Amino acid sequence: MSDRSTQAPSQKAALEAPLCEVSHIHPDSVKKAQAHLLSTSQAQQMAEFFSLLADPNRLRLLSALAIQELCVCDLAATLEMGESAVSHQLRLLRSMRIVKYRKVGRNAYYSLMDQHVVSLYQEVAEHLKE
Amino acid sequence: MSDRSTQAPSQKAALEAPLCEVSHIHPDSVKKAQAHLLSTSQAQQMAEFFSLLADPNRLRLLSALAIQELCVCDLAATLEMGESAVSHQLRLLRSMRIVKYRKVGRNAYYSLMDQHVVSLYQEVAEHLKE
DNA sequence: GTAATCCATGAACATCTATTCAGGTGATAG
DNA sequence: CTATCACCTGAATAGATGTTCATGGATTAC
Repeated sequence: MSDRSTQAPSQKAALEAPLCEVSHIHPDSVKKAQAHLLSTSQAQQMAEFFSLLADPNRLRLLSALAIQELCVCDLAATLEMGESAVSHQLRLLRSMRIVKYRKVGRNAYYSLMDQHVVSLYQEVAEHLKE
Repeated sequence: MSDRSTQAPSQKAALEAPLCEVSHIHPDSVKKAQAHLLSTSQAQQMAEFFSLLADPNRLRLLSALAIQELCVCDLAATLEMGESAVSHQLRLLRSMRIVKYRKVGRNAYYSLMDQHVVSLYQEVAEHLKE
């Protein structure tokens, strides 16, 4: 029964309000929220960090490195994935200072930069048990 | 104490290695690492959780909700993004039990399920200050 | 009743991501 | 010296992700 005339959104209200010409918002709440809001750059930076932990294989890499130092081929054997894929992921983790490595002969032994990341994902592990 | 004797690869390794026919790995290290390794399902679950925190807009949504309860249109005005985009992101956060909402009239007021997530990203914020 | 508002949802689209493949570097063995 | 090994890197592919657009339901205002 709905025979509403599906009108196209014309430019009837687009006079001078670029973004905030919204309707029944609560200005006080918005203002208060904006005051405590994360800045764009900070949010971007944090999102990049969380992105590194947002991959199963990288998490398993970190869980292996949490126990002991390991070289690339051992990590590849442990996770049953290609050495190239492992190397790519370790490169990402290196760029965010999450892991470090030392070269011994032709092997590259990787280890965690600090235990901070481990305690972080252990918190999440507990949170997910609920 | 490093027992890294380069053992001669006899034919016994080819018996139980279906796809792990790799070269000079350190079997003791691999075995030890695999014992403490995150399971695939657990890693997958944790990765999904971190993925929700791996987006700038979602982090800003959470930082706004950390202060007070807010409806969708206020969140959209606060972050200066479309209501549809906000609704989509809130749906994701709901699916992981990070936020909850209650309906009052035609408004949907969202809030954090608990403060756990806030302390989590505050830890990361401190980590990134270094 | 009709019209407008708030929100949710699905599709389409552009963008980012992870693995594989191929080639390249440096160290070691013969 | 050449050959092999451990690892790195860049390109290319398939897959996942986030926003916009269009639509529909539910509630409120007129």
